[in-house]
Amino acid sequence: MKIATWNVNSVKARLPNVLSWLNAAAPDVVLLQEIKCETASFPALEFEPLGYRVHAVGQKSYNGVAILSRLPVEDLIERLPGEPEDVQARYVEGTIGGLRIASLYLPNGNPVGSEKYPYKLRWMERLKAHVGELLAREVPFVLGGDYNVIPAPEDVYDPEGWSGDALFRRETREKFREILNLGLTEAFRALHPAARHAYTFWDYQAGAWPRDLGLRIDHFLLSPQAADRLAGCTIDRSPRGQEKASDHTPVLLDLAD
DNA sequence: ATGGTTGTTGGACAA
Repeated sequence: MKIATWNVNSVKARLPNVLSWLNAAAPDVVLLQEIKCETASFPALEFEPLGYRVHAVGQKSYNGVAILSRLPVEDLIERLPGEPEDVQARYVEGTIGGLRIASLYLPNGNPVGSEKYPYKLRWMERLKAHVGELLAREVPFVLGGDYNVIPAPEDVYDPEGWSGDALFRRETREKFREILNLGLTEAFRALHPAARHAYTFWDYQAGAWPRDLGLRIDHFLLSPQAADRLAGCTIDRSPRGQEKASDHTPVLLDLAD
């Protein structure tokens, strides 16, 4: 089973790029983030000819996630549990072929001095609690998305320059590690321990892409049973170099059947 | 130090 995750930075602005990539890469499941549209205005008709059913959770202007799947999706949840008053569209999870699969868009958290950073940490704590429940139920699961977390210095072009940023500061990395240490596998790093410049995001500004000044912030976290099936995890840089590119590029996960 | 870009949306705000 091939699962892709991609922060597309507006599904409508990115439609030609996304459709052409899906035609070539042909993943079974696609996890999208930052669709930047309301649920009802997701261009589902554009994806159905490619064989995908669409399960979007959107809101006006910002955020928004979706799962596209060639197999039926069951038992959808459309919010991360733990903070009912949080209405931001950042999480969708369903069962596909016996696997729980989530598309998540973890809060950016900048600027650190604002209320956005504690919101990010609370969101990570909620994710940790939810992972604990999934593990207790012994359901195999894959959590893919834009984590807005740089896990380690080798995942950023300038670690010192980013040391105070919400994506890289110690509290953020510690919380991410706490989640991993519940027993999850971060697929890309597990398969490619020595990889460098394996970025998934390059800012639009200051020539970050041509200078390869990137970050690795889009990840797949796997439960133990899903990790047993881990057959591949790759970053496809080619979409980032195209016209009208998203600032993120897709990551592809391959699970043995 | 500042500015550099893109998307939504029609002025900021988010990233």
